[in-house]
Amino acid sequence: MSLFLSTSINKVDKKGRVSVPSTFRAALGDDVHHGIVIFRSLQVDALDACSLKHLDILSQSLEKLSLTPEMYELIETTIFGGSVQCAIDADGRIIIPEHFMEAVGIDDEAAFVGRRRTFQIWNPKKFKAFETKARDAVRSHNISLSKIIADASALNGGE
Amino acid sequence: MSLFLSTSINKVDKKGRVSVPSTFRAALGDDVHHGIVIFRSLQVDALDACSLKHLDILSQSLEKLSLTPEMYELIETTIFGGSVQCAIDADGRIIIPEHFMEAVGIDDEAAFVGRRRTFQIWNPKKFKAFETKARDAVRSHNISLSKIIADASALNGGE
DNA sequence: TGATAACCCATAAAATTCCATGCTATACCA
DNA sequence: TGGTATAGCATGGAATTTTATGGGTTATCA
Repeated sequence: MSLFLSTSINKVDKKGRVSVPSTFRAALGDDVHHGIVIFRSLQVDALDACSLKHLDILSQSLEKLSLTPEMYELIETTIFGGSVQCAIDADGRIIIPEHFMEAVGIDDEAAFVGRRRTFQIWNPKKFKAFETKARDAVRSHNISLSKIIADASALNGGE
Repeated sequence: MSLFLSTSINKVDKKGRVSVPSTFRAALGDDVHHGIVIFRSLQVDALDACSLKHLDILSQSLEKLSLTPEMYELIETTIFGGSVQCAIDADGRIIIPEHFMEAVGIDDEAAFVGRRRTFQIWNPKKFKAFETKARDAVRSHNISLSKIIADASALNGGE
């Protein structure tokens, strides 16, 4: 079971190269050879990324939603039209296209944030601010993790 | 199934290594090979930990809760972005990332506290204080374990 | 031909593996 | 029963490997 977990901050060198965290590369498995797909997040000021295979799964599940043709068109253009496939070199690095870097304000450092099947790439400072806010919001909604876990256990017959 | 029970305090060496109590490793069963997942508790000043499999169950149950997309987004970031997968080495040890140690104030000793399907990792002194306070709170509410057990039995038709 | 991307190599830091030691609880035996 | 071997565990340190990151060199393609 390989998921993208945890957050790590890596440097972007003069040539625009960044190391993809080794744990993420491991999670990709054989898919590393096909590189990763990057597109702008629709929700937050960051980039979304996943394996090529996962993008395929995403598009399939999109088809199952009953979206209006206009909405579908919109998503197609935004996500698939705006996505780029990035090769991962022998040293585990990618080059994020210039316009993406600018769009989300990444310069000399990039934060890789795991989100299970996908991950995000942030400007570390922006992410930190977002994380702090997110943490407070989750806490203030009194969503207790242990409660969720208890529910999870119940769903699985208490096993 | 095997649960995480009881508390034990182990030393953190110079390299940041700590032994996971053998009883906890036993409770993990085959899941030891995937290591454990650690994240900051949303409630207390400690770390939460569970098996990778349990995190998967957790994420499934998250999907089933009727959360707003925004809240879902926040939780995903907080939990999955804020968690790390820690490998358990051949000697039964893990390395807790530096920033986690700092965040909850663990230095040379760590208390492993069983919480059935998950466990927590505390600074031993902080845990002791917390435990004392919790105990007092429970007592002041006049809650007794035997009463809880009696109530539970009644719910199950005296079985 | 000039910029960009792909490839190759070097290095320091960090993580992982391997081995040694002392301690404790348990099993075994006279 | 008392003493001794044994196995498992926590812990320390050394050796080895992996990773991130920098730099140079060669293809590639407008």
